Amino acid sequence: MSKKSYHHGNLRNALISAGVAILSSEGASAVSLRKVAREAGVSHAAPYRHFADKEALMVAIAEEGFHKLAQELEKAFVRFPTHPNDSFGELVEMSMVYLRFAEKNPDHLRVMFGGAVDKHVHPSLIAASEEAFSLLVKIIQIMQDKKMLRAGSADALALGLWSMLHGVTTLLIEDKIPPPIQEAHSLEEIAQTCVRVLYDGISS
Amino acid sequence: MSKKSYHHGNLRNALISAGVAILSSEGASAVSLRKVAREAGVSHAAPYRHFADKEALMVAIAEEGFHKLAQELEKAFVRFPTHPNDSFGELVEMSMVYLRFAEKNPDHLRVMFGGAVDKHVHPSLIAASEEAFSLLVKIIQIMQDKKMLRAGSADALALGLWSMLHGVTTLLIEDKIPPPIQEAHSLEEIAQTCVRVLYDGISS
DNA sequence: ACCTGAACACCGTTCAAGT
DNA sequence: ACCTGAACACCGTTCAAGT
Repeated sequence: MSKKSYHHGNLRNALISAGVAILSSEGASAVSLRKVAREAGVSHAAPYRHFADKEALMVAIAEEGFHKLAQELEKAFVRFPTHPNDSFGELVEMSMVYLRFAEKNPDHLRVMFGGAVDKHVHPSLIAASEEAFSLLVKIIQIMQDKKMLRAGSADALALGLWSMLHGVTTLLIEDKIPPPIQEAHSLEEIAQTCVRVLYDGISS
Repeated sequence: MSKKSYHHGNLRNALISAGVAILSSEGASAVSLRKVAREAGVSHAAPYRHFADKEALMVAIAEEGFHKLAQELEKAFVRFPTHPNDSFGELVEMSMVYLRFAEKNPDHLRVMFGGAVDKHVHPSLIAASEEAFSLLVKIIQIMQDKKMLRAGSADALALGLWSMLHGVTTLLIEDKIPPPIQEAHSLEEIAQTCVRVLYDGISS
């Protein structure tokens, strides 16, 4: 912890923070190893002491995002139940956590999900995303126990909820919610529409 | 149409094709304006006669993808009904079109949805994605007319279906379907699980 | 109109060399 | 062990110049 052990006590974290900062201010395409190094005050070759290549840095940034998302979900989870006897409202509550995270950090979400990274090379990334997913499973199980949701495989229900949530979130940040719906509704109304469909089902 | 009017009758299309080819063989990060130009046999500055910048080329590639997806959905649409008196089977049928497209062209799908492009600068991209979405709306309306699905806003049901479909597809190509589910199930089984949840709903 | 070649500022990555 | 500086091959973009 000398004032300057070369340059940092913890360069790795400094590089990740710099990356996240550039990501949210200038977008994913602006994140470069050289700029991140510059921001952290080291030479452009220094990051290679901590990351095998640029992809490894992006994976670390993605992991950071999953931890943050899991944290937000966790916060909502400990507040449960926010809407006693209103399981629909409860689901919307959780969904809004996801949607608000995406609204605030669209580029971070893109890195988290748009990676095209090999899971065998970066197993920790999968683990980070499971951290968030498992919270969805947990809350669904609790709601099933309280008869607030129908019985059935919690894994299946959670996959359905996560898919729907992730889908609508992606469409939102990429501006691909079709105009008839997009123009007439707020973020929360769109969430309600989607969750409502999932909640009620579509069979006749 | 002289054998060689400089180099091409239609350089623009040649550049898009080259881009799509590189995309599917080497991934999104390998697509560069210079390589695309090389592949098409022109100088690295020639593409700027047809595209304002690299983003414009990527948008054209994304549009191409939406048209191809819409075509596949259209083909499934004209075959309707494939499963008479089985609305669940019919929905899985449509879903598999989407999932198979993603399985065959994961990188193309990433470009289609991972863009971060301004819709005001590229309105045609939104139009292309609506082309695919409108087919989902159409088939839902028809199934509602035949009482194969419950009544309600077809736009809302279609948004729900598209979100779910898009979500599970993204999770699949990014290898982010949580392991307990991923390992035990085929592509079709995962589609069935998701559509089943959407079909039956999750309310108690 | 359409294309070229040189030029500029930027990258990712490697590697011998320094402390 | 950790970092630097030079070097290499590649980009995106611009622009005067050619046909």
